[in-house]
Amino acid sequence: MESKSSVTPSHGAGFSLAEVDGTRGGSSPGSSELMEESIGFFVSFVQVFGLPKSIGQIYGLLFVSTTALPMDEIVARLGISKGSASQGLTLLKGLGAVVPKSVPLDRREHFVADLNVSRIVGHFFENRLQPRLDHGDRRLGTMLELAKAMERSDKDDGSANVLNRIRALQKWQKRGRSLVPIVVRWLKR
Amino acid sequence: MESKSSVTPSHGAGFSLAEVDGTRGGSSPGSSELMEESIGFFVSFVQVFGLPKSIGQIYGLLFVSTTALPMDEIVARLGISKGSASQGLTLLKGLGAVVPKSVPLDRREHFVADLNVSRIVGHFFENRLQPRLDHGDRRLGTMLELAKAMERSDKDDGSANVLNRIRALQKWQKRGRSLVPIVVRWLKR
DNA sequence: CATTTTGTTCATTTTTGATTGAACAAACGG
DNA sequence: CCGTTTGTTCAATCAAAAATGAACAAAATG
Repeated sequence: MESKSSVTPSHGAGFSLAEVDGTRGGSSPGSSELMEESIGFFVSFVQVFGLPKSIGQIYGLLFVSTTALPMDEIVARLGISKGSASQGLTLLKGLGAVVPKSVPLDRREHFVADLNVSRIVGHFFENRLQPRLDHGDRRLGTMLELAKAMERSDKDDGSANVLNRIRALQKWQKRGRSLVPIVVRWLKR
Repeated sequence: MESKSSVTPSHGAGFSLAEVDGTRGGSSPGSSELMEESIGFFVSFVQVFGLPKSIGQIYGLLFVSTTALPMDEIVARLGISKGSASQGLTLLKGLGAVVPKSVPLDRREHFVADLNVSRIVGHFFENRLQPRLDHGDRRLGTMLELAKAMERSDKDDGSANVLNRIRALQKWQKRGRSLVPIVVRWLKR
């Protein structure tokens, strides 16, 4: 699936654009290979954390780029849509994984990869794991209440056993929760 | 003998526990409210680790069941298909998260939830994270070679900077890898 | 053995979530 | 102001993953 975009920008305005455009890369042959490896690496990486492929592609591209890239360049190189690029960059900006950098004679917003990969991991923990843990806590509370009620009304059917399971589960939950800050700290220096 | 005709939940789309439940004949599984909470809890839980919903449903059901349940009972209570149940149970057995238990006068295989939830987490680490880390290592090696080649051929375009990024990424990778056994150990007792 | 009961497999369908692209808005430059 | 460039939004589309259920196999029953 190739996009038919013409790669060469028609507005040949000065050195900075030329550099950006010529990045594959300084015409060096190994560069696009490197780019592909990088993209592959980060696609695989972000997918571990349940993020869409396009996020990995964008970050992977910026990671090996020697210059800051504007959105339309990213669109052209990756062959993804403007929409994907815009949304992806918004997310990555939000994570701090990608940083805007203004380029003198160019009005477009340019982006650079922030090397601190741990932000992506941090995002996973804060936005995916933590909320579930919180909701899980509440849910376990409810379960405990229900099980207690059952035990009272229904002495002989093993509900006491269920009650104990729930308590054990609460311990696990706690343990998991206490692990989060440890991991986060480990990843930050 | 169970009469299949009335029980068969062939009304397709969506899953509704309330509909299926209300069955309090014979074995007592616990209150349907508790069941729903448990299922919700575990569905949410397994989804963090990229496992399908049905896995969480099955485990959640067994977790609050006071008796071992055969597959057809699971199918009936959850309103899922035989296929899903079979595959789900196979996976859960594989994890050791669910354990078969023979019930005297019954030829069907019955199942009990193993309380050790960490098996599911362990599965995530071993099957999802570890392989990616391994492949990532190789990929980073390739990237480093490519970047070195670039640097040699192309002194002034910032490729040295890219080289350093890759090296930094390798450090991150190592750090992440070293974290895995720590977490696994933490979860096992 | 024939028959029933139990469980698995896998081609199809359904669902979910990502991607697209056209319509829109905002910022710019002249 | 007006056209142009740049970037966002969101309904429609598409693709990947999960669920379904019918066909099949294996084991038990009688």
